[in-house]
Amino acid sequence: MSVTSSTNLESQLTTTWGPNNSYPDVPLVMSGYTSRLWTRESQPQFWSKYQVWEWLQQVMDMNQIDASNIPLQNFDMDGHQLCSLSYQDFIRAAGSVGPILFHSITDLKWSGQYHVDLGQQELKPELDFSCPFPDVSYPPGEIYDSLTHPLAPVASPTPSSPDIKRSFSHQVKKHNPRGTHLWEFIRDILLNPERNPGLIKWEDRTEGVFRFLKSEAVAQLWGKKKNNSSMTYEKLSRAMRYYYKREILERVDGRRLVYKFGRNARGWRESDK
DNA sequence: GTTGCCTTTCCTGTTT
DNA sequence: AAAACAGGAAAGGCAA
Repeated sequence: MSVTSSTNLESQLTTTWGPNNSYPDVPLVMSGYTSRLWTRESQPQFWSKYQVWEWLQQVMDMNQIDASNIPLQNFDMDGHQLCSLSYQDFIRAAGSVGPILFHSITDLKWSGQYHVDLGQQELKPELDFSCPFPDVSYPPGEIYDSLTHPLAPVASPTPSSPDIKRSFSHQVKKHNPRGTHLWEFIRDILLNPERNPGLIKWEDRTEGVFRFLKSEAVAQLWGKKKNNSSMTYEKLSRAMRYYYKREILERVDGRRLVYKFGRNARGWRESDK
């Protein structure tokens, strides 16, 4: 496997995305929604702390629970530790959200195993989608690719049920129709400062104000995610401006490259309180 | 095949 | 002067 192209951006990213992203053989190759190829680590038992964190964000997001409702620090652990928690442990760690989390992780453990069998050989994108939690297992260096993916999509309040799991190859991926939305992509870069090589930074964390530091670099990453090599900040920003109307973003007047999350943007708030 | 959502692309004009 | 910002308009891609 090799890096398909070697733009400045890519070399920058592969080197600056953080010391713990040593996936030299996993360049930023991803084609649109088929980027969720990383099933080899689809089993939560093997998740890193970061992946655990990501899973948390998604479950909260999916269930429309404000992340500040639970002490995320209680989940400062890797997948192995997470999987060893009992139902009661989840209750202790997350209160009323505990059961939801427990349920989710139970499903994932289950389907992770299942998936391994499926995926012995080379996994094709189609197969990846069969993973109920496809994006969770991407390599750490690719946070911008998948932070927000579709957690197991559900219409019901409690997303992960054994039923869903069993028929995951069909249902589960349906929800987040087109994968991560732009604002989620932006949010997820912001939420991962350790892996965000100076692309975007918070201006006011509690108010949700942030600023693009490398607008074109972000645009390129977005384009990469969408398999669109001609993405530019100009075009990306047009999409951002459409968010004003939907109140996913609020205008910040007079400050270039500065945006603010609006009432309809979820999952960006600081979790601890 | 149609529809709706979410961009993407292009463009003209304005502001910083 | 260059880079951003503002939006309108239309097209594209995708899933339901």
